[in-house]
Amino acid sequence: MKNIKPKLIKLFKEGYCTPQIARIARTINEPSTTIHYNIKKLENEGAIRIYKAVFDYKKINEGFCVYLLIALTPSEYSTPERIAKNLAKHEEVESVDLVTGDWELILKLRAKDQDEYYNFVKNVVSREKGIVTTKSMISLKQLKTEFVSL
Amino acid sequence: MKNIKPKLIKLFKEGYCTPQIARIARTINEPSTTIHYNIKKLENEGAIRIYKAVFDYKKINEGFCVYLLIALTPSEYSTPERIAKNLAKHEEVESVDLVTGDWELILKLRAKDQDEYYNFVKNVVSREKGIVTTKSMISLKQLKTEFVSL
DNA sequence: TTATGTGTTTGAACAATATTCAAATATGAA
DNA sequence: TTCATATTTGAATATTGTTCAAACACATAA
Repeated sequence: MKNIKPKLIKLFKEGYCTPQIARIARTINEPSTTIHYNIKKLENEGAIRIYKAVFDYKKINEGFCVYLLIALTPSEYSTPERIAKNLAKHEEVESVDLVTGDWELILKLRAKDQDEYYNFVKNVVSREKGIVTTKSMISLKQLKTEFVSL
Repeated sequence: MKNIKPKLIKLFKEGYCTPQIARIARTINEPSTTIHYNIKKLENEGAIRIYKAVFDYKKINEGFCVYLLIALTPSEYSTPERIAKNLAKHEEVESVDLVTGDWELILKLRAKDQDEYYNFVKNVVSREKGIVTTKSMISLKQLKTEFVSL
C-alpha cells in the first residue's frame, strides 16, 4: 500500500487541476479552440489563479471548522499584515482577511477536531506577539463553502 | 465578439475542471494508472466534491468582500437551516455557516463594490424573516482565500 | 468612407493525456 | 495457509489539449 491519498489531498488543495476545455465547449456550444483561447487569456491576465479541488472536509479529517476573530494591540495597527502573513502560512488556515469593525483579523481554520484546533491556537496564535484578544466562532454546520453547496 | 469570459467564470466557480493525472504522477513519481485509481476512489467516496478555479476576485469584478454576521430571533433557533439555505442560494455568497457565540450565522460575500453589496443586503438579507441583527465586517485586505495565498 | 493595426475566432494537424482492461501483487480475515 | 477483496501496474485505446495559420471582427485615424 502506497498511501497516495494524503499526497493527493495536499496537491489538490493548491492546484494540480486543469480546465475541461472539451466539456465547456460542448456545454456552451462553441469550438474548443475558442474556449482554449479565452481561458489562456484569463490565465495570462491573472484573473484565474489556480485550479483546485473542493473537498467534503469531514471525509478528509478536517471536519472541525472555526472562524477566529483577532484583535491587535494598538502598536500593531500600522503593520497588521506582518501577523496576518505569519498566520496565513499554516496549512490549517483556509483564509485570512484584514477587516473593519471590532476586530482586526478574521481567519477561517480547518482541523481534525477540537484538540487539533486547540493545539493550533496554543502553538501558533498565542505565540504571535501583538494579539490582544481572540474569539472563536465554531461552525456547527457548513451549508456552503468556496461557492460550493454541501 | 462572443463574450465568452462571463460564461467561463460562471462555469469555473462550481466545476468544469479536472485533475492533472500525468503531472501528479510525475511529481510524486508513481505510475499514472495508480494515480488515476486513487483519485477515482476519492471521488467515489465523496471526499472530493468538485474541481474548480480560484480567481483573483478583483480582476473579475468581485473585489468587495464582506463577512456578514447574523443573529436570529429566538423563534428561529430551532430552524436556522431554513434561512441559511435561502441565503446560500445566491451567487454572491461564498460560504454559509451556522456558528456558536453571539451570532447564529456567518456568511462570506463577494460583490463588485459597496453599492452592489448594499443591494444584496437590502434585497436579500433584510427581506428574510427571522433575522434580528446583522453586522458587516468589510475585508480591507485578503491575504489568503480558499487555501490560496494572494 | 477606406486603410491599418490589434484582438478574436476557427478548423486541421499534432501532441499529450485520460481511461480501459487484464494481469500481477498486496492486504486482511477466517 | 487459504480465500476474498483491494491496490498496483503496463499496454492499448480513446479522448482531450495545444499549436498554427488563416479568416474574421473591431476600433481608430486618415
